[in-house]
Parts: sequence; structure tokens; C-alpha cells
Amino acid sequence: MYTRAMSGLMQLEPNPPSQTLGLEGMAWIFKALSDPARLKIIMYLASDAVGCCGDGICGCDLESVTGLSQPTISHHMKCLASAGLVVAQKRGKWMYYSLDTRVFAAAGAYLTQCC
Amino acid sequence: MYTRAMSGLMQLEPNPPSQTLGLEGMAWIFKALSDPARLKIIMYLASDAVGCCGDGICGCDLESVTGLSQPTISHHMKCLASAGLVVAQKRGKWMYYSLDTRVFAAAGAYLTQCC
DNA sequence: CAAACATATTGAAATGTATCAATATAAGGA
DNA sequence: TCCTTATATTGATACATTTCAATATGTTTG
Repeated sequence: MYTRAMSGLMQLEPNPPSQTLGLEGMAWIFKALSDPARLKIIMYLASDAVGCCGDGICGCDLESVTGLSQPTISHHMKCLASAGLVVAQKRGKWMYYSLDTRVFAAAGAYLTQCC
Repeated sequence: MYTRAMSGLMQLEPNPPSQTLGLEGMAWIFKALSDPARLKIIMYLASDAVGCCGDGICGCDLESVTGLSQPTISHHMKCLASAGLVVAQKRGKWMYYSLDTRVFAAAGAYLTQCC
């Protein structure tokens, strides 16, 4: 899975993806957004909730929010990170996740401007 | 496929989907957007191209634009229509397709406003 | 009505996805 | 060091998706 070379997405420059990415890249972003569980995760990350570890939202928070197993959360977060929508940061033994609002803004602009 | 009850989506009211649709509905829209061939079709429909039948863009136009077979185009258009992104209209023996800009605007707003 | 054409449906193959159980890896604390 | 905890990976299963060939449906025109 996620065989697409993601280096370009992971360290996105200020340029909006709609100009940087082709159809394939945009489709990849929308695919990451196409699962209800992942949207739920995104909404939780956007909600400024506190999280059980205090210093951000980590994987175990997302298990309880979604009711999904730990490997499934790991899978979904890799999917979101590979699209550049989520930034994953390891601190200690936890992974902390946050949204890259630039990618959301760019994908939103792509939809509002395409027609 | 496309077992989801689409009646609500097909005759969308002015209300943006982000308020009308839940996570499932938004995920359904993003899934329709998650294929490069469908994005190519959308870009073509947004381009105000003339089309071989003169009075809009019909299925055979999309075959030549994408290089995909007729059944595959039919499949993709049903997918886009089921998400409400595309309106399909039969005139004579042709199906004419157009974008529902309200759904694009609503999906775009969902992304720009969620974080 | 019959032929031609546009689209839809069916069937099938290849591939991809979502999910969890089991296990591995990595990091912190006793 | 050993145990506990958080996350990642592997393996397996069920299901969905993309695609086309073949065929069916429906519409216009001869």
C-alpha cells in the first residue's frame, strides 16, 4: 500500500498542491479523505481536544475516538500522512498527530476554483 | 456498487453538504473525487469544451478524453452522479453531463473550514 | 420495421482497501 | 537488565474498485 513516492508531499512548500500536484496527487489526497473513519480522525484533530497524553493527540486517543484497533489506526494515520494532510511527530514513545492546514486549504481551493 | 441511497444527494438543496451530510456523505463525495480518471473528466466538464454532439458534453466525448472504454465511462459517470458532483441529463440518445457547482463549493468549504 | 448508434448492464479478472489477531520494534521506567 | 507501554509490521480475510468484453436496452433514422 501507499507505494506512491510521498517525499514531495511530506515536505510541502507554500505552493498549493493544485499547482504542484497533478491529477494523481490530488486524487491521492481525496482518497485519503474518502473514508468516514479518517474524516472522524481529522475532525478530532481539528477540534483542539486535549488528548490523554497531555501534549497533543496521540494514537491511543484515536483508538478510543474511533473504536478501531491499534493496527487499523496506524494504517489510517499512515494513509493521511502520505497524503500530507497529517503531520506525524514522534516524541518519546508516542506519535503525535496534527493537521497540515496548508494541504486542506489547497485541496479546498482546488474544489472551489475548478468550476 | 453504489448501494448508498442517493436520493438525498441527487436533489441537493441550497444547504451545503457539510451541514446536510454527515461524515459518510462527505466521504462518499471525496471517494468520487479520488480517481485520476474522474478528476480528468471533471476538469474537462469544467473547461467549457464544445463536445462532439454540439450541445454539451456527452459520453463519447469522455471516451476520447480519457481513453477509457464506454462501459468504464458509464461506470465513472454513475459514480460522480451518485455523489451529486455531476448532473446527467438524457437528450435523444445522448447523455449530457454537467457539474453541480454547489456540491463542489460545499466540499471545498468543508475542507477550508474544517481546520 | 430494421439498421445504426449511444448508453447501460452483466460477468469476470486483477488489484486495492479495511480490518483485526498476532507479532515485532522501540522507548521509558522498575 | 527486564517489564511495561506505544506504535509498526505481517498475515489473513472479507469486501470494494477498476477495467474491459460481451451483451442488452433504448433512440433515431433509413
